Amino acid sequence: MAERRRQEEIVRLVLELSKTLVSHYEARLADLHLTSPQAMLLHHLDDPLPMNEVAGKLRCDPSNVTGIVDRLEGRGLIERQHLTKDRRVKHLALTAEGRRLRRRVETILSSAPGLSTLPAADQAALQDLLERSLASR
Amino acid sequence: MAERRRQEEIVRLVLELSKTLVSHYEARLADLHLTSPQAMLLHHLDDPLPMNEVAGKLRCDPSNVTGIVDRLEGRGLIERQHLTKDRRVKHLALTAEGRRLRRRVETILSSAPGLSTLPAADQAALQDLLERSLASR
DNA sequence: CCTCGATAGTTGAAGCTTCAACGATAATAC
DNA sequence: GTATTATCGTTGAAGCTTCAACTATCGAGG
Repeated sequence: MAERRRQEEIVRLVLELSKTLVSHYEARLADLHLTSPQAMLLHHLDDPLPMNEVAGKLRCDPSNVTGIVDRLEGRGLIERQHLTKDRRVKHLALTAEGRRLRRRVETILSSAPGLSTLPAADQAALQDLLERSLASR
Repeated sequence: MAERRRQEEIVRLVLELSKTLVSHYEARLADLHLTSPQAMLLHHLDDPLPMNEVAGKLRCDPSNVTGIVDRLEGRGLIERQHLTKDRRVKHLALTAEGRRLRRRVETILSSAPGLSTLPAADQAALQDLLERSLASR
């Protein structure tokens, strides 16, 4: 059936587009000496958050957050803090330096690549289709 | 401007959908003790190909192919061969065992996840929009 | 209290990814 | 023909990712 053929092609396109987008961001983030996972972590750190929840926002394994945080903390951009009674949970908070860098990260992350040549109506349609594809999962 | 807001959201959706799709495939590929990059390599190996070109199809650095090939070759699924005069280039070819496994890989890769609930017309629209997003770089 | 089960974060192993540097080979230039 | 340049695949370093196993802490039942 041709439907299956088309679905495979859509999958291929999504994976390729995703790779392209990440490459684009990484090129700009390299100026800040940040990788894209590090940037995404800073992005979600407007307010202090348990590492727990950061893993949720990043949609990755909690053990993964440990390493990313180690490197960012090593550069003095974030801090592990105990903000609650529960001594198991560690909150992540930006340092002054981290807040400064995060502002530049936000600028880069909001610089949508390529897509801008797509007419507004098409962008709306694309967003809708992507949302429904994700929802049906 | 609201356009930028929408573009950011589209980027987020593409990245998330991509993650979801890969997870789906990896769950099924685990039965074959294959990772998704290994499966993609087998997928492209219908006919013998220079490692060079495999890296191209996988859209990754050539140095990356070395490791993936090492593991697949270690399992006797593929072989490095010298098929041309040029002694620098190594071709990758499936073994009998590799051909057998590749057939099962193809089945898994063609099992499009989730998307099937999307009406045919929407799938066509999605494909078109993705192609144009990619074309505009 | 105290034990039992759940939860938060960490560690180590295996694999993927990119980059820079390298050795071997090939193609070009002189 | 030899020197320069380019190409192919590999290696090592750094970072990301997941999983399984672990420690520490918490919460509830006894």
